Amino acid sequence: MTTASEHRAARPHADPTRARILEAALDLFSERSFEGASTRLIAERAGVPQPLLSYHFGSKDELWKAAVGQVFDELNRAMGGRVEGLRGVDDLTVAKLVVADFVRFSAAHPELHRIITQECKAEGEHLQWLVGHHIRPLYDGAVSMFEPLVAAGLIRDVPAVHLYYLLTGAAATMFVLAPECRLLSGVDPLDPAEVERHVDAVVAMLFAAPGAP
Amino acid sequence: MTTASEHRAARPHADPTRARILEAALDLFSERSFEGASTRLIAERAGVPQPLLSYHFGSKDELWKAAVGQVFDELNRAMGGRVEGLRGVDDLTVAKLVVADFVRFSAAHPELHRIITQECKAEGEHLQWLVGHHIRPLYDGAVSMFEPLVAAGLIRDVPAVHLYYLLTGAAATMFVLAPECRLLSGVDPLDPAEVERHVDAVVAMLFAAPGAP
DNA sequence: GTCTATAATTAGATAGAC
DNA sequence: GTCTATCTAATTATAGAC
Repeated sequence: MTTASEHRAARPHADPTRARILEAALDLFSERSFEGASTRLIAERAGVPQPLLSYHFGSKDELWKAAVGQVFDELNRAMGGRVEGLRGVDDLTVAKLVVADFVRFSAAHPELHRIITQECKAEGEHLQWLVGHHIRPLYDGAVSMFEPLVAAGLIRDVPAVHLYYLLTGAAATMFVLAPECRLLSGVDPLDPAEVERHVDAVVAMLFAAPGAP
Repeated sequence: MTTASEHRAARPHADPTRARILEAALDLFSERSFEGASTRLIAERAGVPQPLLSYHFGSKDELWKAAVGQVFDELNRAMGGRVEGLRGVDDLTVAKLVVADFVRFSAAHPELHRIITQECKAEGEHLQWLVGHHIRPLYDGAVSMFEPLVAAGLIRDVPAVHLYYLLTGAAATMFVLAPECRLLSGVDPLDPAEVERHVDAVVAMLFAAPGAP
């Protein structure tokens, strides 16, 4: 996705109208789910007439894929950049920094996990498409990050699948449910200080040495 | 809710037709979200004509509240029963057993967290109603379970809000996203052996001693 | 590329027979 | 209590002027 020198459709930001529609679509799809976000509402928030969405994206489904693709592209850019800058560093330190960045990304872009939890809890085309196009490589990357650490006895002996869902759940839930969190506790989880507290908590829990009780 | 000797509306299981509708409604609301689950589809799955939902519950919104109330009632029954049977046991052991039971409940009833993540990620009437009627007491209970343990230095010094979302996210995400998990890893998270692996992982991570790296 | 007007479908809710 | 038939409103998508 978005490999720089492709044809126009893959570079949405070239057209400011397309970009405004995509931003509005991502906001509404993530907050209200696919069915809950009407194309009329998306068009209204983007400040364009509703038929313009069909013109630019063909259908509501294609608009959804384009909007979703955008967040995953951002995630890949953020995480890819981090790993690049860490050649030669030991595996455990790399993993801790990657996890910390993932928590920060989840706070900055809760739409990512909001969309995943909407579309991956039931079988269907959206699940197939998300896993095939975006989630699979992320999962494989996470597994190949965790497995050497477990093999070396550096973290607890927990199967990689469980570590993956422990990490994604623990990292993202507080930010996904930010409105609930504010109502329940008065704490705004998106406050930078709270984000860093959550980073510390997730890293400490995930990377406790095997010996701990 | 459902305090035994109330009038009929509070005891849905008395009427088998009502119960079948509620079961179908909970399944579909949790899988497809409020807007995504049409009353026609719910009626079809329950094997009744669509106008019967209006007759029994008045509106789609009231049906949603009745269906959601049912899962929370089950959770309260399950967790309440556990705490009752543990009088005199030390706080840390009680907390570990409660958390373990919560993970098991999340596996048996992923609908609970599916509905919470759908309705609590944006402000609105459903969020207000869920927090006011069902989530608030659970949150308060969790906080008053964690705070003495932190004060006594038995678990890491992490604010209770963060512990709450660490717990709920880590406990439930694998089961909420069970279809994704099967597709990604081939592992069925609802397999009893996998559930127990997840119980062990969550308890170990949450209750690591403060000294651990 | 952008807009107005509208077609075709589907939603939740109601009327009234049984 | 249960069902058939139907109303009104809202949905996505399209036609065609500018």
